[in-house]
Amino acid sequence: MDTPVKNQLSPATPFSSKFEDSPVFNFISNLSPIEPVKTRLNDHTFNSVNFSSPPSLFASPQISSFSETRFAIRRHHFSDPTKPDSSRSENENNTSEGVSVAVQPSNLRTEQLGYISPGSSAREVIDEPLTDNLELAIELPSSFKYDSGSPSSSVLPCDAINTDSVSDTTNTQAQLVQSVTVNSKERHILFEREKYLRRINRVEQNNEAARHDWEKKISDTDNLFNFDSPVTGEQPEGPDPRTVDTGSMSFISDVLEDDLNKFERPESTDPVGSCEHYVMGEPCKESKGTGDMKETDQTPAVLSSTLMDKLVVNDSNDMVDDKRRKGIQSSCKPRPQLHRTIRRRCLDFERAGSHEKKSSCECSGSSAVAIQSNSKVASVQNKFVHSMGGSFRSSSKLPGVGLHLNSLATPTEGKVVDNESWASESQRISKRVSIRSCDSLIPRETSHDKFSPKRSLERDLVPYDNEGQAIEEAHQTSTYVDEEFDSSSPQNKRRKSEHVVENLACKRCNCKRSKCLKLYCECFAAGLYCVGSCSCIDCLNNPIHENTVLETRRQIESRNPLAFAPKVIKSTDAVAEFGDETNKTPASARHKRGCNCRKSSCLKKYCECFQGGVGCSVSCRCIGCKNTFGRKDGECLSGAEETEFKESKVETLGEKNATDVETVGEPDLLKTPSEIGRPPYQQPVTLRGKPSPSPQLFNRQNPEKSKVLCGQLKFETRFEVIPEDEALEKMESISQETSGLKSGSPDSKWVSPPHGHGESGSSLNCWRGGRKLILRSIPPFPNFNPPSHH
DNA sequence: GAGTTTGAAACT
DNA sequence: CAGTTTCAAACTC
Repeated sequence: MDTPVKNQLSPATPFSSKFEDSPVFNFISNLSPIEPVKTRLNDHTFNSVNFSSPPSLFASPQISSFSETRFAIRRHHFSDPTKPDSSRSENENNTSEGVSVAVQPSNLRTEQLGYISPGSSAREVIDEPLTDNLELAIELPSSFKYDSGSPSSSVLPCDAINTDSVSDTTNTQAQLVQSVTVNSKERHILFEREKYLRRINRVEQNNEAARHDWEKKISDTDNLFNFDSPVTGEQPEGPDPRTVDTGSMSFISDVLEDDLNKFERPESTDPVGSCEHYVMGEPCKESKGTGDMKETDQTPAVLSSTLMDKLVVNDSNDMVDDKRRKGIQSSCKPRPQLHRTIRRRCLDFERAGSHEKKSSCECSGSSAVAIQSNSKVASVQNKFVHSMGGSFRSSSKLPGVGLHLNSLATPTEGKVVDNESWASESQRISKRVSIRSCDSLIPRETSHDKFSPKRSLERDLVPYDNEGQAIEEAHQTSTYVDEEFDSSSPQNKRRKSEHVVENLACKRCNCKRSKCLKLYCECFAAGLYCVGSCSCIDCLNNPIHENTVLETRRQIESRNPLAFAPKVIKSTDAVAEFGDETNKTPASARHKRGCNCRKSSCLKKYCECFQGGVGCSVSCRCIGCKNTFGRKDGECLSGAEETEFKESKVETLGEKNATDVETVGEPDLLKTPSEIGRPPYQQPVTLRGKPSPSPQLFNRQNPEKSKVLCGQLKFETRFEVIPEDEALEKMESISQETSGLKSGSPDSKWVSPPHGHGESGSSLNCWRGGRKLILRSIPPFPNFNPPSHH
């Protein structure tokens, strides 16, 4: 799984063969930067690769941060191949962004090739096409054989060719025109040139400054590749790749520096400024020692930025936000190199942002946040990694299992994150990802295992039944944001997913006294690092204080293993195991612990159930519940309240459903607990806002509430929701891990029924049984599929 | 933007 | 476990 292409492609594969068919020559002949984009269609090779790995939701903590970091980097590279998709899609969709489009592909390629590709970036547009072609190198390790084991080397030759002699290119063109057989000669020529470049590069190695700097990076990179990276095979095939790479890198770095010097002078203007939001957290990481990742990431950014400078006119430069510098940034002292790096990143980000969508992202924030995900979350990881490298690039994409990213969502913008939308949609995610996305979530792969944001994320990831659902949900989540778009078109779906990502990325806190190390802090609670956009004070929830964060998380989880678990649990089961009505009770989604509202009537976002877009349940201890997503059973309403509740439902549902609501939905609601027998969960609303396909399985009011939810999902944010079975699994594992803490743990609120009265014997037993039993007592909620509507 | 309200989280 | 305090988001003006 981890070694997708490596094994598939024989190192012995003739270099020539690769390029024979490759569009490289075509590219050279055409010298058109745009052309490569077309060829890019082949880039999907990695898309099919399944990166998912067993999710140890509550696995033991302490995975080495370094390894994760590297892993992240690896992912970054690895995921890159998918970028072409997005870029391509962007091209398809966003013709207006022509220039940026041209540039982006190169970036993507660069990333794919790994870090080396910076050289390509230095080369400007012309190189990109080559890079694209070389992109095949990823798929074709053989190419690296000639590259001396370094992707960069592959890039270099291209540069050399383009740079050194245009005439050669012309000749190549002619040859291509003549016949295919000539290709071998050309390849040979290329190879020779490549060698030549290497020599030059080695000479360049004498440049200590550049060399030293890049060497570190390279060494890190090498380590990364060696470390379990699928890409590994691609690289080291060649002799002493490192040496060569180093030289290449130094050479490239020099070139880049020159270019940057030329173009970055006006840094005070846009590029830099715009970058800042993205860069925010990065410096910190470096200072902190997570430099591996940072530096590695930066490379692509560098390339992209360089290209940006040259080719792209920055259009989104007004994003400078001082707040972003807050916290992490403040502590970081940008070194020249670093600064440059940052700038590059910014540029890269800007590029992504600008051409992806000039989102006027309010997100003042920047970056650095971190969620860490594990293997299972591979796709997410990739995305995150990408974001690290330069923002949430829509480019990042991994096919795959749709996952549900719970904790990432912002309360205000949609709690539910559809990972699948990320995975499948992310491929299509386009430029619309606003800079805002960088605000927050950027998954850092650094490590914290169990307590790490990564884990949180991982935990929160839940597979979706199908992409369509995911998309739909994603759409629902972001509908209010995205209403301008027509949901029908693919492009729009893409945009939807973008919004989802956006939403995910936008957690911000405003903590003043908790130092963002308590669950009060939304960022922390979501397993994220605070970012520059946060308004927190004395924030310790950042990579710099990683240890503190981890320790705190550990403590919190020791008290409450589910503290960082999704707050809303969704049931994916379509059929109830048991025949009793209790089990039939719809519980498509519910708050894991229930709310305790007293004054808000569960009609405001103070109520976590309401905020999460789910109805209240037996778990809730709320008073006067009027949750329009579904009141908890047994909630007695006064006449006025009843009327009010009906009205609210009617309003939500609209006129067409009003009648049904009153006639069908109300009866149970009006019953007292004793009358109803207090079904465990009554949450009638499905996450997807779809009515139950089979009325029998549901409470009478369910369908209506589902409709209500449908209506409200567009406007209300939801908590992360995960399939019930998934949640059950998690909880079971937790329970096992933390056996003995049941009574005393904060979970007790969740575990034990808040209301002792009216519990049925079966449910009571369930409650006594602990989490596992409790969950079982929750009747699985039918899986709402679109067809049900039809 | 400041102040208030609210309920979760944390503490005792 | 219950009561209280702390806290920050949500809300109101």
